[in-house]
Amino acid sequence: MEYDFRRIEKYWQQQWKDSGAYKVSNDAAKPKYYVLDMFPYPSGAGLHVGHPLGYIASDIYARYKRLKGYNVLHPMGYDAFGLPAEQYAIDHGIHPAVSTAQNIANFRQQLDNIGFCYDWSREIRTSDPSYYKWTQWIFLQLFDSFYNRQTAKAERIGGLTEQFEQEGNASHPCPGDATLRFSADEWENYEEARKQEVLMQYRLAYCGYGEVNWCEALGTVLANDEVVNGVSERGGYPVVKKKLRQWYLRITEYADRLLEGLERIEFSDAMKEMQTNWIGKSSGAEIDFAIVDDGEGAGDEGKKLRVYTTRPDTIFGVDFMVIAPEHELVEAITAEGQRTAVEEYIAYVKSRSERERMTEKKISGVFTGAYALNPFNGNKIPVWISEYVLAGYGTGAIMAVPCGDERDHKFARHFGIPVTNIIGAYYNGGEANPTKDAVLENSGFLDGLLMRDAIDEAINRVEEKGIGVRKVNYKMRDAAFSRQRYWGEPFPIQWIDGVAKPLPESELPLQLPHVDSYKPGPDGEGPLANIPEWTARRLETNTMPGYAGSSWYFLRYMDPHNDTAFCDRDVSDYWNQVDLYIGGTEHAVGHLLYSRMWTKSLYDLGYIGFDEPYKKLVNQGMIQGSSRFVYRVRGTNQFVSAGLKDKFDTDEIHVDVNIVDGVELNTDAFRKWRDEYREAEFVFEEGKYICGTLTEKMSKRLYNTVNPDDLVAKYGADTFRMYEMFLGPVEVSKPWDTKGIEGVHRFLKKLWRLFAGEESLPGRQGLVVTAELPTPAELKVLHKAIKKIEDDTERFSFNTGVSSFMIAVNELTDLKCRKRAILEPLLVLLAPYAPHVAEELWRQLGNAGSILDAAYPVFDGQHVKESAKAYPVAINGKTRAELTIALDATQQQVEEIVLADAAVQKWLDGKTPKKIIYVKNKMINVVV
RNA sequence: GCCCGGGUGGCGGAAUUGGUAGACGCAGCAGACUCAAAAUCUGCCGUUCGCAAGAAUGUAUCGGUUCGAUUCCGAUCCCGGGCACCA
Repeated sequence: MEYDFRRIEKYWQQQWKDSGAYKVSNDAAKPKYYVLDMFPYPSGAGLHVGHPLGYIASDIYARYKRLKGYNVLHPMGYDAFGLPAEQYAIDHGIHPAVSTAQNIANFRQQLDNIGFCYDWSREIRTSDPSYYKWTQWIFLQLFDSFYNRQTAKAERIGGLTEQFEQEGNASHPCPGDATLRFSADEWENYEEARKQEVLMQYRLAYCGYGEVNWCEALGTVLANDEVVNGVSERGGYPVVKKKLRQWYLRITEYADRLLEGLERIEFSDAMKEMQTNWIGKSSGAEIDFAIVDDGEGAGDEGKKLRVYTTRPDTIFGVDFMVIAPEHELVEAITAEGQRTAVEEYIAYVKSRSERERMTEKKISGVFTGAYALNPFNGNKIPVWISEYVLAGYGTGAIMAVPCGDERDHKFARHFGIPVTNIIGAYYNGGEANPTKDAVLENSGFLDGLLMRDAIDEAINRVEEKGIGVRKVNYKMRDAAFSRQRYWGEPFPIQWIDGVAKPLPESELPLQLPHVDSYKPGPDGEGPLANIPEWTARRLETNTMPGYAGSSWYFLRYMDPHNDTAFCDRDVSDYWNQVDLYIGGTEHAVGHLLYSRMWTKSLYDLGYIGFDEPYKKLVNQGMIQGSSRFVYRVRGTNQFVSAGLKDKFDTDEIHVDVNIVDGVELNTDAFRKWRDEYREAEFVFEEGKYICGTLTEKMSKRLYNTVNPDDLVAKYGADTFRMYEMFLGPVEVSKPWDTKGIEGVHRFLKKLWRLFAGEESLPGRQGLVVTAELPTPAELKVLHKAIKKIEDDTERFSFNTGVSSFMIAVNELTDLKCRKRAILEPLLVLLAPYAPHVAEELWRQLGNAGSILDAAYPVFDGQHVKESAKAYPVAINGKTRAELTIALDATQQQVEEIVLADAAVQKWLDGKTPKKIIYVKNKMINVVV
């Protein structure tokens, strides 16, 4: 009886399906555990070997937790709205719903091959009306809410209107417009439209205007991603900034709680740091600088330029000001003589994406001709415009202190602006020094103060003078929440007399209408603007962005078929937070922040009982492709091996990695790969054709994708699962390499032989497992395996976990161990990693039911502990001897044993040791 | 440019809290079994010197802390991810 993985895996996958083995109930006496994968976007390219990496890890952990006695929720679904399906529809005329359904069917088939323990009865798709009904519903709750800064939570907008009626907005400053102040009387006298306009400035989901990358030729808005060198990636058309009406989520109101919440969740430090940096909380001051009226710029009189700075202590070192090209004062303060230059510069900046503005090393800018006055010493400071100052952050204007800020310094150097030194020797004239440790010079009333102390003093003086305020700032901006696209959730919003009105709940879901053309609407509107029935009702023509559905999907899995609520409160109280969330770091600041915000809002409004969605996050690394190249001599049909390519004039051509063994090309397969290569000739080196290699993104286009289906067909799902884990730590990115899979496959065959016997021959039935009592040596192997594998599984070190299995099986093979008392517990350990073969052997051992319901073996350590260990002794880190010391020896006992040793005494030669270092039960060092 | 990771044999990686670097696997070499092949098993396998025992050297580069550094600190180089409309 040989290891027939094809029969075994087919049988068990069917068995699991038929018996509903992974169906999970919403209440159980057992403790709950929720393991979630970031759901995939079902792309047309299907699953490649990178996708299952995280899924296998979570599957192992989910099965492990189930073995440990938990009621485990482990669902899967699809993030089914997205741009690629829409682009595919534009190119091929196939409706996104159709292509998405096909892609999902394909994904499902591929996932099923690998033997995951998902509860598919809970599958969700964000593009299902029954799902997005609740995405729309939650949006309406956000629309109907504001963030009460006094209670620090979201509350109903109705409560706010009541406040306004009683006392105006005195105790609720407007988050959308800090300068907005009104009394109860004024509020009463506002027209309804004005009232709605004001309320819009408070809503958590609100409508406003924002700049987008606009491509006139394509008639669409483009992502930064799709803009390359100022032109569209598709077609190379010009792209400019354009202001469009947009929906936003007021996530900035949650900035502090998003920061504070990080302390209560288990994300990696790197992840927390990324989110912290993204939120970018800083404290400093806003300071007004008066613009000098020098008669050149018309009407500069009384104009003030407000800057935000975290370093008000450096105010005497301000040598120039920089304002963003989009700043509202640009027009007004520009001097006549500079107007042309300024206009040219602004036109130039308009053509550049934000990405380019940040990336470019080149320094650019233009002088406005205007001057500001330093409020403390009256110095005239030139005001410049430069793209390195972004309109969206702070006030869109900075005071530049070249001696203390590197970018300011480079700018000053580039444009020959003299640098004032206020930090003495800390500034060497060559580069800026952002220290806070210097004692200030040339700084008026701040002279002699340590910079870190001067910050507070400067702010106090600014406030006393009434020219500014202490201010906390966030880098994070409100989240743009609309797309001028078709394939997304429609907003349940109707525009009546210019006022956004929510649709009544009874009209949800507002279904995405069928369209015949996916072309954009007029004036930058989405395709929905082309539908007469839609615009006749004045329905919102934007749709929601990709992250709408993914912001709350973890809740829907708990109660996926509920038609009266997004999730029953009792059910979400039971499942509560996601205990373990697995996905890539690329979502560090997008999805993960939005979904944290939605959770907080739903919590504030009383719909759920917890305000952080994910208790623990594990980031899986990205599997990159390892591309292979062949080199064709230009204009011929001749291909030269990589080592010889420099001797010819060649073109580098991506070749399918699946017809290359390591780096050696299978030339027959290559001839069959493409018709055009049928007659290919090869120039070999040492009888082989060697390919060039490069690590790059795994993509169909680069022919470097490896399809899991092929590997599963050849080696089986269990081998594939274990191999993906064996590749390396789940968290680390690495290029895919199929080379080692044979080793893991051999391991499973060896394991099988442990049960079925060496002499396993076709036709021979049954296992050779005996009921004999185990020896201490055999128990030691088992105990070591239990300890190691449990540790490895708990800390997500699945690669060393697989190694531990290999070691155990090798040792048991050497011991010729056939004993049930050893092999059966080992099988239980294996069940999360290689579920099919574990179930099969479990059954053949005569057990009824699933191995997942078996008792998890206990590490009693007896046979491992008994043995004493030899510890090396080092003297002054040099000479070494081995001593045998019991594992549980105390420090004093260790010292006695060490000093009693003849070799040690000889080395010491009568000297008294200064100290005996005994570290971590491993190393003893005697220092003389 | 800014933020976050990473760099260990021919290759993937191990070393869990600063303690014998290279576990486990792949590839390679030698051998056993076989008419032969496959499968399986055994031994060797960082580099240099050495018949060997062994010695020196070695975790991207340079420097530091330490009795001791792959691990901690500083600088540099290279690679990957993110930077707000890809998901």
